[in-house]
Amino acid sequence: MNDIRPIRATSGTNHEGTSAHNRRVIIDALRLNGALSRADLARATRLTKQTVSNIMEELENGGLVTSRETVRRGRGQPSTPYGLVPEGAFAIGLQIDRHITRAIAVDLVGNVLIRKEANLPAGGPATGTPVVLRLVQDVRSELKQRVAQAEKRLVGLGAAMPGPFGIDQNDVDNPWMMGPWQRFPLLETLSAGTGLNVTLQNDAAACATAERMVGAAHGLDHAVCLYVGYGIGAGLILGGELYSGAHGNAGEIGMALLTAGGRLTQLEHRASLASLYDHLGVDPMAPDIYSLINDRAAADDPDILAWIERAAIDLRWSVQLIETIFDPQTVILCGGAPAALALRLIAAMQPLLPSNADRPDRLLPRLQLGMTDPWAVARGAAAEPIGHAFDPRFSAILKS
Amino acid sequence: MNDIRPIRATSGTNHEGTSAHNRRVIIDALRLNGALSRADLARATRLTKQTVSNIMEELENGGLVTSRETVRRGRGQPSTPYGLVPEGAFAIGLQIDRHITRAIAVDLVGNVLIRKEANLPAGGPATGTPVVLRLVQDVRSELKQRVAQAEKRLVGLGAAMPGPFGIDQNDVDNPWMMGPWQRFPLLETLSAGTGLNVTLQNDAAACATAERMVGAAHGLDHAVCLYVGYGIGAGLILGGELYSGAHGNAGEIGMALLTAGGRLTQLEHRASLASLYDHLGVDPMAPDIYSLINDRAAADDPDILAWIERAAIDLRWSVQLIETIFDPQTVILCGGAPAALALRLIAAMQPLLPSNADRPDRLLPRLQLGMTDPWAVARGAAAEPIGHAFDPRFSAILKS
DNA sequence: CTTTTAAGTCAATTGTCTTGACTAATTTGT
DNA sequence: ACAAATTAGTCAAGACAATTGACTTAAAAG
Repeated sequence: MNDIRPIRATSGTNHEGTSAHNRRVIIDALRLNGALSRADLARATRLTKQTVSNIMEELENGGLVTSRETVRRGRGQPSTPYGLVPEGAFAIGLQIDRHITRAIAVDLVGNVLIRKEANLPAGGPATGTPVVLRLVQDVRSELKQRVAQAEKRLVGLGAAMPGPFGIDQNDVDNPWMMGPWQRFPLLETLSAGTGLNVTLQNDAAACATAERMVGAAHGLDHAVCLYVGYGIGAGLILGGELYSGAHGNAGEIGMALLTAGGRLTQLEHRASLASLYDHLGVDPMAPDIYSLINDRAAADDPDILAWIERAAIDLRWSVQLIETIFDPQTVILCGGAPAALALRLIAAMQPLLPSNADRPDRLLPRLQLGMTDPWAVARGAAAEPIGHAFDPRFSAILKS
Repeated sequence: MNDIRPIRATSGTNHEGTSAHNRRVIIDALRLNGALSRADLARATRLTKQTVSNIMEELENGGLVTSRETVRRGRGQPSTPYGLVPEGAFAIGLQIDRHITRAIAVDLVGNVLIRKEANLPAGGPATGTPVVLRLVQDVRSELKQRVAQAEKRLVGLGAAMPGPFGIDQNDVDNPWMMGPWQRFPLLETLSAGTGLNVTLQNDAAACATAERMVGAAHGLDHAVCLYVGYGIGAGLILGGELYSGAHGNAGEIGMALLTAGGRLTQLEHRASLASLYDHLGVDPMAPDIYSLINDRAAADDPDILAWIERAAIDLRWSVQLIETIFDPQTVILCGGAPAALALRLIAAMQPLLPSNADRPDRLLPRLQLGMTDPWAVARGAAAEPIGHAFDPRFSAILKS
């Protein structure tokens, strides 16, 4: 008898894989470039005019694209651009944070149609899941009511929450963590409770997805989003795809150790909204905390400025680290930090530390401001199922 | 007139892309699993028996695989395994380091057939390239002489040298850098000088490629190789592929900053062979430096132990950082450090710092010893062209 | 008003994988 | 000993999706 070792191999592909890939490539090109003619698409994708024509006809019949007005571009027959139909697909995005949960509905091009939020009661998933499920259901009903076709074209539910996942933390009392939620089989629960395709990622990754779809990372293949929220994390866009690591915990930079005051500390303890709340002595549960911080930052409150000064030191270090390790095209500061605060943080971080990112051929700034929107995470979470349905990526080519 | 903006799009694919992908998938499966029967391959790749049979026939005619002895595995017709023919492809690997250059010839399964090295004269590329080209030519001639078919089946030349690339460094006197070489158009020069397909990567990346092909990262999709050589770097295997960043400088962890003795220093200045040579006051140019260090380490020389104690602190931090940021399946310590030294380093690094890698479901050790072979970088460099020719990856599917 | 250029279609062809029926070789069970 | 079951592998026809080359349409340039 021989050993029955498992055989490791990549999946092969076939006509369907080819076809699916080409369809995604076209949709992706339209999303990235706006409306394009068939001839443009043929050139850009290196497919033949005929192939593109066939695919476009199918997509048009399927209601995913429509023709726009013809444009004359010099000699030759005028071209007919085709653009994505926003109502071609919908997705629901869900953010679960420490004290609050938010759900939104978006369409194929990333428009936010519905936003709803609810406070999360203490007690973790046991008391929280009903709230979350009800919120999702509310968004879904309203979407159905608003757009007749929406339910049929709902491609999934994207959920985001702070990581890390799957780690045994004995942190019951650690306010920096969301242990009970992280240990809870959220994906399965949401999937069973809604019947939708559910994806789960951490909040920094979701934010990066949002930046890539409609923000500062649009069209970039190598970008890192430094997410400053209640915690701090990095959303990684590497080689054109979101990178999550072996267990979904890549980018948890908040747990990186730096020396401060002579001892090793987690970055998260120095540069995060949690540390700011702590510094200010305000209650993170306060309902209007976002605008409160924004106003105080806008008024250059000295307590806030002091925190910014200190946090900027560590964030400057983080940016240098990210540039050194990932070699991205740009670093984007984004997340749940209010705009006034984020702007001041970026200003205080200048000048950045020298790094490999100081290239003579730079096109983009080393550090940019991204979305500073409490809804950014939910938007990114919603983008995931749509991206998954339409992004051309390696895994999409393989045989099902 | 309309604007002529460039259109961004992924390339589409066609029948040839499909076919090329399936061929690569099969070769990759054989490389990963050893000899497999057609039926095994069909199951593993999810292709049909017929498709696999057709491809195998072609590969056999092309001299890339041969049948082995039939094996009986219980009921049914015995299966005929097919294995890769080592002589199916060859590649040359080239390492350019501070004081030395090494070239090797490898075959399809990674056997090293020829090794040659030469001292690099001072003076950078101007005096160095002739030496390098002659070395490559020597290896190539000997390979041709040794294996008749080799020249026809030579898939390329993989070169590796310390990074970073494309950075303007005013470091003429900085012994940690190889500025002149890094600014030199090495790829073009080698390509013109040999007529081969040339790839260039940094030494840590090459080492990671070697580990993936024939070492501790074999079969892993998420692994980081901590390369301790004259400098220190990280070779990143992310999502099954080597990750190089936007400009080929990803993983240059040696430039990460840490606080030591109250001020920020580059990791490279504390944990690298350069720092060891400095600590010991030995000349890095000494021809037998490798065995010298190995012997002193093996004899537990107190000076070396002192350096190990100090370097282990920073390396422990690096491993925690890598685990936090990349979430890999394992971290591999590899590179030009002699075995006796590497083993003691790993021992001194225990216990590792707590991190997200402390998972209840771990299968692999957090930190492993990889290749400690002065030839590892050249091996990895040589693996690149072969991998490029036969690895199934996204880019390989797209239309040429 | 003819020529050139470009967009886009039509119909036939090609390349590659799939399907279903088949042969071959072995073990298991009676 | 022999039939049934099981697995490896082949054959030939078919299906699918992209390609090819000739064609139509529509505009600008000379």
